[in-house]
Amino acid sequence: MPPWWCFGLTDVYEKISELAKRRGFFWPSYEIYGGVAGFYDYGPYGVLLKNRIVEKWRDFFVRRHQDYVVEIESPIIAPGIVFEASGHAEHFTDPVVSCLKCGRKFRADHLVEEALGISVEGLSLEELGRIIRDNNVKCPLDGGELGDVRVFNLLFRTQIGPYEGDIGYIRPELAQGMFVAFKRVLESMRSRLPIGVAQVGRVGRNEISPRQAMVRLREFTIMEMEYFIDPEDLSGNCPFFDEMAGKRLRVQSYTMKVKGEEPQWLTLEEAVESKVIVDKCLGYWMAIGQEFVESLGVPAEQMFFMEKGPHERAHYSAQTFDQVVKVSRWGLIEVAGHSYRGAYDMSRHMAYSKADLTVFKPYKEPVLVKERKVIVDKGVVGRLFRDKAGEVLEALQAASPEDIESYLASGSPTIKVGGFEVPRGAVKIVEVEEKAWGKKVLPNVVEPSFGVDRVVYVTFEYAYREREGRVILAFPRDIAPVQAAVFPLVENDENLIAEARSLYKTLVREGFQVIYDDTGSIGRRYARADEIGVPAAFTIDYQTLEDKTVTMRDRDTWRQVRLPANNVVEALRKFLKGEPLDSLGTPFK
RNA sequence: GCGGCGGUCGUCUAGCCUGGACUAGGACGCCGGCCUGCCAAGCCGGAGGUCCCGGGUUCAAAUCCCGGCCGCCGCACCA
Repeated sequence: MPPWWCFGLTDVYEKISELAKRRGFFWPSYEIYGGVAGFYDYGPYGVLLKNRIVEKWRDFFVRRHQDYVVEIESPIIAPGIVFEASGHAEHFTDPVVSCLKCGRKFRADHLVEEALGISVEGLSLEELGRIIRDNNVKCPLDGGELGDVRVFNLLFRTQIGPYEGDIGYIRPELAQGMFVAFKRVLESMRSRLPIGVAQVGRVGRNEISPRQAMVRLREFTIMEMEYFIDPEDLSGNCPFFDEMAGKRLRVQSYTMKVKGEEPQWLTLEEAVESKVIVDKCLGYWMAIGQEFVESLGVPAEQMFFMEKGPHERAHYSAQTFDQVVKVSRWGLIEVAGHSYRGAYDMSRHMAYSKADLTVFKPYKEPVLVKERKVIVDKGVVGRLFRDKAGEVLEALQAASPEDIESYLASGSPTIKVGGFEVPRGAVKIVEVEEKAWGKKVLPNVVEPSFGVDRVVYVTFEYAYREREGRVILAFPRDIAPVQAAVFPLVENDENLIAEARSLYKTLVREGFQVIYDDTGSIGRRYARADEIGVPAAFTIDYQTLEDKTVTMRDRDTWRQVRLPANNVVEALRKFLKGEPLDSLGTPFK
């Protein structure tokens, strides 16, 4: 007979959502008001799990690379200009029309351009709508009537302060926070490249129709790093590359995808050498990304890196890989995006903010640079042009030394520049020799970006086990939301209870997350603990009262050892780091 | 946003087609008590339900009709 919780549940996904709700991991938000699609709550154990996963990500991406990678935190709301600079405002306001017959949505501008062969750049929604009506543009698939042209915007919009003109947006990604703060971070970290700037935080995307539970949300958490590198020193940018060079990755390039080929196993080194991955750093962080997800209990064979094609990539990206994991319900889901963003964002923010976001790169030896300079006799220009003198000087500075030199060479009495005629005697060209100590470069950016909620979901699904009609969440020990359970063998013996409470308190004081439970039979309590994935259970029995030893049970094997109560703290610490149960005590039963 | 299917204690469900005896039943879980010397044992007692929401039809609606919300699947969308 199947266990009770199997009745009516058709697949793993349903069992998982039922378990997640029942035991307090996660569930849809605002349930008592009927729910709102695209929002999820984390419950007590869900928060613990999520926090441990985030902490592990920090360990892999930040702590282990602390001489190069730092973490910051920036606001969720940004003024409009930030997303104008980033290109998001533009890309998020596509004009869209729906077919009234089949309901399919189309980019209104693309449709008109295709159907009528005219450019519609810069036209308003009303104008686009009129063109569609006047020219009788129909649905390209079934010829159906088209509705009104509407703006389609995935940015959550709000206003900052009381004035309607001050538009703010909820960030749809974390990256802009790092770009905008780059100058400060760089300065506080001694102005050297490479530097990684990481962040964990909430973002919002106003999805059209979110579905797939926690896999597609309107508000979610991202763990992301922008790794800023010197565009001219590609080999020196990844000082830790060699440590991972032999790491085997499963990669499917876009050409392979188009041909329908399976992803192939490559070492990191091979992938970079063969240019399947265009950049060393991009590849390095992909390898770290794979190790990270493996450490959450997802086998390497169940994931791969899928390159996105030119038209599938975001507007900022030169190469992007989706790190995808196989799940029961939806096939492959993207847990991370690994993008080579080049200097796109940095140059945009430089243009919009007028701030200098370049990094000064010192040479090993100063270099002698010969340069031709335009020298202007400002006294002559000033007397001649009076109040226009400023404009004239500006125009002369803007002109290239070569242009001016050609005027001088032509023998012309004046130099025409910016609508002015400057006498040749006021200008001369000199060649100067200067020592250059370095140069300014605009950093390129490599970005590994993880969706926390998807990672949590994947971790949860891969931890799900059934054994003898019972459910076990076999989380890797170091991310288990609750680390240990303490039980008295029976629930009606005060001596056992006192001993158990005392051990429980010791573990809590030592910083562990522990549950104490003295209701029901011991078997029922083990089962309850297994169901929330507690890796170790300590039981106080009658022998404890005689010799101060306790039993320690392993969630995954259900085997037990006996060890002195004094050693429990140390044993638990070792166990959570991965030491086998047998090394921690003597076999029991 | 379009189409299909669905929504009943914490969870999984029975009931819906064929409206009335449904004061919405069960199982598991939960709480209290008894029992229990290691894997969801047993006994006794208890709490727990806006039958997704709103409107309509009817003497009478969990049940029929309409609209909405939410979920799943397919299409579209996912910079």
